Amino acid sequence: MLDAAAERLVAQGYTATTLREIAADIGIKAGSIYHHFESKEDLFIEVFSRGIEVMVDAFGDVDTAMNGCDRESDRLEAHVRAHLGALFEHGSFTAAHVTAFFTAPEELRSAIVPLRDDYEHRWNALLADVLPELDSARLPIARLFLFGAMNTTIEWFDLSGDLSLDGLANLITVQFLEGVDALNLQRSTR
Amino acid sequence: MLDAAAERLVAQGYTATTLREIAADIGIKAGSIYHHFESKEDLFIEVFSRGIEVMVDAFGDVDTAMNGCDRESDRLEAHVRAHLGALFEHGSFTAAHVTAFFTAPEELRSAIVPLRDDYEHRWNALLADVLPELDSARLPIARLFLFGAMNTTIEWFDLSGDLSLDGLANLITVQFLEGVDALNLQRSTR
DNA sequence: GTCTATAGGGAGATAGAC
DNA sequence: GTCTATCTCCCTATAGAC
Repeated sequence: MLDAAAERLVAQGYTATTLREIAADIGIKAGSIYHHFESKEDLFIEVFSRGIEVMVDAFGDVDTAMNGCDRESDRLEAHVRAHLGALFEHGSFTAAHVTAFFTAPEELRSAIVPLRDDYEHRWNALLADVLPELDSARLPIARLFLFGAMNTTIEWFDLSGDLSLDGLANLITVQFLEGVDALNLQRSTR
Repeated sequence: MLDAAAERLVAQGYTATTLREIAADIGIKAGSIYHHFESKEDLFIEVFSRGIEVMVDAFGDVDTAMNGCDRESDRLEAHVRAHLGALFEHGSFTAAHVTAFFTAPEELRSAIVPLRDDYEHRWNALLADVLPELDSARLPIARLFLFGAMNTTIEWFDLSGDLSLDGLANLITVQFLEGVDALNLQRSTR
């Protein structure tokens, strides 16, 4: 049911997604949803929360796996790869979060914002490590650029195309760190 | 009326925006809208079209003004500035387009796609000029990165903050061309 | 845990007066 | 060009049977 809700969110946004559709997708009737959730808002709070959870878990896994890594650019790339993995490889929760969060009503959003903030702080800390020379005032801007690059891939990246997720993660990382020249030099600039 | 519709689109997305609200915003009743447009879809087709028009016009103006410019990075930065100007300084049409286009029904979107394609082609041509060394297969990806950086600013950039639109355009351009190092070296790396 | 039935509200759209 | 009144449809949510 949560999966169906997430997929509808990605395709249609919050308001256009109806409980009838979600119910039909999983073969029940709309009224039955209220046995599991108190309201539409309640259901989607759960969906958006899981979207963050998937990202945070992926982030944590990389932190563990990359514990002894001394090359900061590799750590960054692994985290970029994990974020993209959350977007494309772990169901629709994160994709739903990234695409539909701003289409949800304000009350719902404010319930989710603390979780979003937590994830953003992790990235700020990571970037401060990876880029110690970066002015701390510029750090959130750098993060926003990187988030923009990662999250907009959902509008154009095709998992079944020539470019793999690993390749995309490398592309985004080197583009972020070294600029457009890096787009011609995949893997060779590290 | 179109302005009111655009502002509602930015704030709420397509489905959540009602004709009653738009009518109330400009002091008329919902039924009166149908004297000007045949349907809700019709009205928003006009709004989304103007969003593109504003961008295309801004792009054309820069082409004219930068005609004799021999520094390609300056040309690029001027176009980035123009795109940001369309987003933040010329009403809500472009902002509405960028934020709400994907919340609109498929039929409406397909009517607008040709206009979007036209604008994208102009940028592809520009980037091919500015970055002649860039593999042509990578060119659309470079454009998508740049669009991602420009368009996501709408979620965080504040016109009344410390950073000006000129500064933001410079930041985005050098970040795009030279990577994150450029974030510490505004204006000095050109 | 799911069903049917339905309440209550609000949406887009239309007709005809002014 | 705008109004009022209204139609039809579909939404969220509830109540009670199974």
